[in-house]
Amino acid sequence: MSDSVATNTSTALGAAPTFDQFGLAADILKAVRESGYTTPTPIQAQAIPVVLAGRDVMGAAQTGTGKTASFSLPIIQRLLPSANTSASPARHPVRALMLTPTRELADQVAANVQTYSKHTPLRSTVVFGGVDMNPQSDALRRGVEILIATPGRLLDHVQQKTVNLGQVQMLVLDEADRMLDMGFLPDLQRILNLLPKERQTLLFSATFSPEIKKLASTYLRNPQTIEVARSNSTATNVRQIVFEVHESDKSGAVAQLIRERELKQVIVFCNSKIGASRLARVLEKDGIVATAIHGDRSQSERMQALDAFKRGEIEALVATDVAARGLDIAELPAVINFDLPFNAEDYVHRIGRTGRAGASGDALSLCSANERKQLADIEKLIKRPLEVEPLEVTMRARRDGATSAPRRDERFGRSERTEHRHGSRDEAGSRRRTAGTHDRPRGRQQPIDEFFLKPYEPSPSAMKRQEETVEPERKSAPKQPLAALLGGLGMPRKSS
DNA sequence: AAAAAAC
Repeated sequence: MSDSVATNTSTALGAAPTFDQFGLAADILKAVRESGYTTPTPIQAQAIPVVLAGRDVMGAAQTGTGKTASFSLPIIQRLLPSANTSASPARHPVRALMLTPTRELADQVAANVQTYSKHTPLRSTVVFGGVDMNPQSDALRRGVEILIATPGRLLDHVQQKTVNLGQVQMLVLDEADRMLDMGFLPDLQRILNLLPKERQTLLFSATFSPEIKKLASTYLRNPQTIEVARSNSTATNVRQIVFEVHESDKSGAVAQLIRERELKQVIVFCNSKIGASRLARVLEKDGIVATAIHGDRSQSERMQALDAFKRGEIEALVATDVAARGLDIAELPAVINFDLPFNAEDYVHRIGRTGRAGASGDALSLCSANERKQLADIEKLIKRPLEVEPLEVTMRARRDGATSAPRRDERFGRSERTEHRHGSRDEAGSRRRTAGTHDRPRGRQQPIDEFFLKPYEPSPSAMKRQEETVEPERKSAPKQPLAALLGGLGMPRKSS
């Protein structure tokens, strides 16, 4: 409770802060107003004064808390006094650098910065991989004060000498934990070594792991810690339900949930790229407009998918964890976990796509017998048990192949449910609009509970079947020189 | 185990 400012505007509910209290320039406030924001979020209320004061920040905030504005607005403010209207590129050196782990996130942060700075003379641009370098190089050569980037492409530009980082006064590391997870540490170190030592550094991370603390102690100076929602907790306005389903029923379950709950727009998370593509195809066949977004799709496909989803042209965006963090899609009513993530933290990030900015949302997760470990990990992380209920999948998902763990659970009794899966293709197709919408299976007890209680153990016949049917995995050549990557890990190079 | 990110 650091409320030295708002004493005379306080109400019964306490201070009702406004953006006016921060002393931001009129041109910035105008842009904020035009964006429709009137009241700062908690992270904004805390971070903006600290950033304006020039201090380093170690911020823990869930996405959807208004984090981007919490650093963008004060950075724009601090750059403003020396903003230059000259056309000369030399008058527009990069003075603020913002790094993000994924291309989509970079693009989104850049859009925010663009919005908030539109009435100022400040220029900004974004660079990330997967797209032509030339337009980026042109923009950099024309000069920008604010640069948003993913690390790899930024280093590429550094090498091409299309950008100079020697005058950066402010650095933002957004989703820093994610960047470390993704092996960006060596790249980050290279970039940090190019920056002036005299600078302001803002580090945002979902968690303060030992690795993050080490990064902070190496590169931040006397940072102010700002924590809004306890990390690893989940928003209370997100209703979380776990549905027990057989692995092979998952596609049908997704389609059924979308239909039954009349979900207009939903992100469905899968653990694998192949699984995401397959599920998107299956949903399409079931008449749900779906598109997959993952790292094996081209950048233009990724951007098109996201744009179409934002425009409301797509009902189901089937995604890998490329979309788990940071993406801000307005008023998403629900997310579905087709697979439970291997990493419990990713669960928190995934469900953070719904229930944003105070709206309520549903996080619906499918859990098969072989995912109990992940479920337990998640409950441990969020420190509470999740509501688990059986889901009878009445929709016949056609030729359900959309699973990363094929047929591992065939042994579980499904005799009384197989009838749903034996209809002919046409029959299933003709009833798919209505199937699952009126028979409510909720009350009926299924023997499905049973397999959650027993440790998973494939039957000998299932094992045999798998050996026979599963193709030996093809090992692809390593995509990057691992030794080079390992060289930089864990040991920050001494720079001073 | 899987995903992401520079060419």
